[in-house]
Amino acid sequence: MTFVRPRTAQEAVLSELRRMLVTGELAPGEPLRQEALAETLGVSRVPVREALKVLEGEGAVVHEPHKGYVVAELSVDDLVEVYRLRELLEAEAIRVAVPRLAATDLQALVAAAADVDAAGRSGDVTGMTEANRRFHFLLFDAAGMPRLSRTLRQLWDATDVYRSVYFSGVTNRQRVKHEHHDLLVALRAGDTEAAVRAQHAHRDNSVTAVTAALRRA
Amino acid sequence: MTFVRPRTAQEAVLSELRRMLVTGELAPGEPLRQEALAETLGVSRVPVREALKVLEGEGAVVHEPHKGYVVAELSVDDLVEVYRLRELLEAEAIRVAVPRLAATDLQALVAAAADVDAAGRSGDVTGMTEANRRFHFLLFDAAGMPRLSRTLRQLWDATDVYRSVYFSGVTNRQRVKHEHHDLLVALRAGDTEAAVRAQHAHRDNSVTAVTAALRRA
DNA sequence: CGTCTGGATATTGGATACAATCTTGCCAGC
DNA sequence: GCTGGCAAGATTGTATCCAATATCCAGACG
Repeated sequence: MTFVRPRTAQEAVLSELRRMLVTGELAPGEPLRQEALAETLGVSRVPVREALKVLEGEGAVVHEPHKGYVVAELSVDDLVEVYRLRELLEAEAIRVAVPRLAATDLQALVAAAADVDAAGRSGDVTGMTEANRRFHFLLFDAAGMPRLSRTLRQLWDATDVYRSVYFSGVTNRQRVKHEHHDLLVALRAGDTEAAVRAQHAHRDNSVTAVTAALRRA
Repeated sequence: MTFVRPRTAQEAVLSELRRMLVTGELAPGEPLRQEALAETLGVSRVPVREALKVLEGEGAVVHEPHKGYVVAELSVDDLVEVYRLRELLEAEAIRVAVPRLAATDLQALVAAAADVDAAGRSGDVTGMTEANRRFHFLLFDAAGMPRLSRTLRQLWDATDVYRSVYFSGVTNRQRVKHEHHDLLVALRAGDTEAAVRAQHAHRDNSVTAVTAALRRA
């Protein structure tokens, strides 16, 4: 049982706010009233504020003194920028990670990819984004570069809101499955550059789909 | 006069804490007692805690629930990693920025480089690190990629503590002057790749010196 | 003699109360 | 009718107070 209740209220608030952001329960541009959030979550304003400070640091919300916090709005330019930075940093992570991949890492990757599929088949969008993230960061973390992982997490966080949109489409789900498979094949073969290319293609399809969704909105 | 008093106490606390971290007044590994900081700065613990949350997000301090905040300790591995990420991201920033540089940008860059020299001659280490940072980010910001600038700032923040060490050496100060000059020449000529190379050499010398200092400590 | 348990103390986490700032809408003056 | 300012309400920012948790040390027990 790895079922640890958060040791502090701020941690609980933080993960709940993250969930609400990812699911769109809190929509971009929406002002965040501290008192209301506190009451909803059954805590006082203090832990809410500290959680919001963390989210501000991640760029998920923006803060104006004496005016309050607002859910960040991502422009198309922002999105393109985030994906360009991901391109640079993920290539580095994969190049370092692939030669270091152990058999257990590969097993974990295969399992995570299977989880993505399973969640996809049952239409569980949240579970799918979670498993997808786990899959990719298993690979990135294998590079053994904590600062890089951390930076990549920030970039992923910034676009998490739109990732769920992506996964809700059936054709996208099919494509993701194949792309993960391609990546796994490259990893198993120890072919670093093929892995980099696979990740690039995967990300490219994602940015195209999400950009389209964003323009419609 | 761009001398704006912070609109909130947390902002004041944050910048003061940053200063204390950069100057080494708060040394790596040192525990940060909230009550003591609050009293020193003449505020209550609440704004101190929110400022610490921001610094935690930047990796400047680490936090353990119910144990408190501690000034982050940077290992040699960390340092190497930070510089590798800077290499990737700064190259991107420069490649995008150089073709977009306006005459006014160049003027500002020249002025900032002069500020670095001036501070160096008067032995003002703090002023030198400040001007140096201004110089480099004038260039990076010119890329018009806010997310990239933001990420680079985080990476610079992480090693700020050690940058002062670097600037306190006379030979390093001389070298920095020449390297800034080289970079400016490349920028004026609009030679993007030369600028990337100059920045690379500049950063390389810095990491070597700081790593040496870190190993001694 | 070492280890574990229980309680005293210090420090952090959270709740409540108060102050400062912003927003909204109304009214006077032009 | 429009503009500017003023007052009331709402919301955030800060201080203070209380609760929860960790640390440390003394003493009991094996």
